[in-house]
Amino acid sequence: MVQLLEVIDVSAGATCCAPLVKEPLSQQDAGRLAVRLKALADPARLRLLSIVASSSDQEACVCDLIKPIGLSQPTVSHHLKVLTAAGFLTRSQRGTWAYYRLIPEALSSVTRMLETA
Amino acid sequence: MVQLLEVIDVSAGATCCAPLVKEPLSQQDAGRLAVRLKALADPARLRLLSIVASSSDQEACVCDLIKPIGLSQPTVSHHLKVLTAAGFLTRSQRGTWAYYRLIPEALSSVTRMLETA
DNA sequence: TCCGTATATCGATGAACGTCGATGCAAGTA
DNA sequence: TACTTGCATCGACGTTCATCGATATACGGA
Repeated sequence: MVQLLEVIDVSAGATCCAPLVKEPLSQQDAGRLAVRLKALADPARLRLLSIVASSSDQEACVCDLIKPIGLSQPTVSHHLKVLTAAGFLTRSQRGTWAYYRLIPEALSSVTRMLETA
Repeated sequence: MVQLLEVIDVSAGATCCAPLVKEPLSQQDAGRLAVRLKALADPARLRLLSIVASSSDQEACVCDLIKPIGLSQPTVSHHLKVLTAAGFLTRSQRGTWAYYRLIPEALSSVTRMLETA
């Protein structure tokens, strides 16, 4: 099984593949897509993504995320790491604070493969 | 944590929610979306979905799926059950065979919530 | 009615996951 | 330098998951 924190070749997501409903997915493509979906498939991570994306400047620091999420700081930190490793967020440190930002193309590169039309 | 085989209110998927990037997801909506994404977040299940969707008549029986997937029959059966419980497939029995078919709106109701635009 | 075939369910096993408290580490401040 | 604050990492714990072999069930044919 593919691990959640395994490093992902993010560029592969953008260039990859026909929609899943058009032709059978190769084992490799299925694995790559599954890793990214698995990173999304958690309520806390979906909410983190959502809060970051809808923040002003589409950016948020960890300190702003802990309270709304309602989980411990280490747990929030862990989820942010997963989302970053999967290519959905970028991290930038400014002073003591760490700011996370949504990578614009990240979500659509996933949805493109799930399109029905 | 929400379990993978918990029964899902499929109708909720169709009517639900603004895109995740527009406004913060409620805890409940995040949970519902996570369950469906979790059902998708497995290589074997993605390939099953893919094979079913790209079959003639967009339908396939279990016997046609076991060999291409390369897993045991009970495991394939399990994955099909998960996908069906999550509202992605329907099952219809004809004689000894069980045919699975993609529910047309199922995937797009998920992708709609992940849209960036 | 008995047999073979197709599929589902059961029970077990090992791996992965989400979560937390404790701790480490940097950067700013007095 | 010492203290504080923000965040990441570590180690542990209980839960969930993917997978399998064995078994149950249901159907069609001889």
